[in-house]
Amino acid sequence: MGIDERLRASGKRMTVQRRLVLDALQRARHHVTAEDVAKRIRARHPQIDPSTVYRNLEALEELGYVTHTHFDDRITRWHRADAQRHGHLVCRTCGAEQELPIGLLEPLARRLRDEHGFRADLAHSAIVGICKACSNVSSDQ
Amino acid sequence: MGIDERLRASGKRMTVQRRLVLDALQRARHHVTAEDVAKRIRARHPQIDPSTVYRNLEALEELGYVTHTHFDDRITRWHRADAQRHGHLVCRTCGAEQELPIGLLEPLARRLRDEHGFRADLAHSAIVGICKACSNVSSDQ
DNA sequence: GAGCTTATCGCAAATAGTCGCAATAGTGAC
DNA sequence: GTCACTATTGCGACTATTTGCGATAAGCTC
Repeated sequence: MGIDERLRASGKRMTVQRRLVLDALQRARHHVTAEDVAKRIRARHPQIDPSTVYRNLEALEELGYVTHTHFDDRITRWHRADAQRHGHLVCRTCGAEQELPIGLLEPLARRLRDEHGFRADLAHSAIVGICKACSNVSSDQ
Repeated sequence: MGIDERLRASGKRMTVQRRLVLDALQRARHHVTAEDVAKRIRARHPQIDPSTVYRNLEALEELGYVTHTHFDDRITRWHRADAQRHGHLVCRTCGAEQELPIGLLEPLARRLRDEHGFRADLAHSAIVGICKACSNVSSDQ
């Protein structure tokens, strides 16, 4: 079942705008901000409003086609959901980002499930802290 | 050493505005938004600009007097730093928030430090997922 | 293909927060 | 107490995102 049918099956519709958002995400290698997507689309189709892009990202997320993750300081980044699920580390000093195998986060997820009945999505927010490089700099002096 | 001296020692100054922000946080039991703080202060001192409140929260954080944490709604919440450090769970379905002993997060923090040299601040972002109650509801039907 | 329902759109306004700037006011030195 | 230095303030403009609303157009039925 293609995306068109899946959209319709859930009462949604396939619009030009929706397809453009999807295409932009297909083309983007990594995580992109909603603004990036909007800018890219509006370069060719200036009549498409940014709010439409935001709403479509959300709609496609509901269908499981894309996901978003929160990086430090309220920037949301989007990517296709079929990409390997993974966590993120982000350094609060230099801003460097690093991906993290989801398996590393599993033990905590399991404990939250067992002890609190909470099904955690540990890939949803980046883990912030100080990266190795910045740590070394500050302990040098 | 009191906060006044500590401020001055780091080249900062104690202003009326700064003290009001600090007082508001002392009085607030739990996490409050910057907007809450601003509103509370502006009720009595309308001449104090919200941007001043934001800047003071940041300044006080630099000194280690307050911290902020990100919940799932892109609203930043603040609290005194001397309060027991703790993690947060937030349910993406019902929005319920739950505090978490920091010890539960320690094993992951240690692993990130040992394997990646990354000093993670796991209390900085809430962990989002589905809480026990909402989990039960959706598996009942 | 025409008609109907209602999801989706573009627009304008609101929200949460940030930034540059000129004016003001803490703070240390005398 | 006065002076100089510069951190901090209030203001206004701006960014990123969300929301309400009336207009438009998917996609079903006939």
